[in-house]
Amino acid sequence: MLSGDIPPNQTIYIKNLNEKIKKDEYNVIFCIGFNLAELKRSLYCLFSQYGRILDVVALKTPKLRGQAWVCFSEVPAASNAVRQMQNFPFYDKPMRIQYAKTKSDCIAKEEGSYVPREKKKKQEEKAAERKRRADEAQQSAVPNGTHGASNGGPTPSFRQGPSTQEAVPPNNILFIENLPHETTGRMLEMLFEQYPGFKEVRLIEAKPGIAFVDFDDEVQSSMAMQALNGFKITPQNPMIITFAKK
DNA sequence: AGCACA
Repeated sequence: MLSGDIPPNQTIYIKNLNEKIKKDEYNVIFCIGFNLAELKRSLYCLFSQYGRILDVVALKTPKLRGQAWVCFSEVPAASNAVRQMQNFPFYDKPMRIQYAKTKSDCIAKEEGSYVPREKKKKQEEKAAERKRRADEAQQSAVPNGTHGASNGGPTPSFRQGPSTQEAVPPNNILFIENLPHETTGRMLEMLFEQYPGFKEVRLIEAKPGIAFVDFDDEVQSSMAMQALNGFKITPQNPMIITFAKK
């Protein structure tokens, strides 16, 4: 499977994130590289379509930059995110997504099993782990190359049991909900046309409160989604933006 | 490539 042999986890581990973004290449909302908070916000927006997010962790230390953890309240949400967003071009670099190797503190806290760690202990654990792995590697000379012949391609879509929500893969078309019924096409145009790749807004006459917005491609649509998700046309109407179903 | 929780 794509995530190697790491067992499912509520938290996904993302690497290959773009570490250097020139600020003026993107809308101000998307400035990362210098602003960790913005990176976290973008990841939060991008992944919240898969489920409730408890925390997003990203650090800028030399060892940890370019990586992030997104903690979901449910494992199936994480599974969908790992599958659907695998290699998604985020700031021009394909995200590499796996399950996190360990339980996030925020999850442990929710479960009540959180114990504050000591720095020393952590180092020891790491050393021990490394040694264990080295031993394993020596003992089990892997039989032959063809093990799990999966790379890149879409995984055979096994449905994830009682997943609370459908996983919607990226799409150049956005689906907008929770609009005030007074919303006009022009209003939505003014909001969305500021983002590159914008094509058109389609209001559904028969169903007030929803709309579709077309972009040239899914990268551009996702940028607009990140920026405008939750945007309030009225205080009671935070826009809910998801990728349209194909 | 790199698995943390300031």
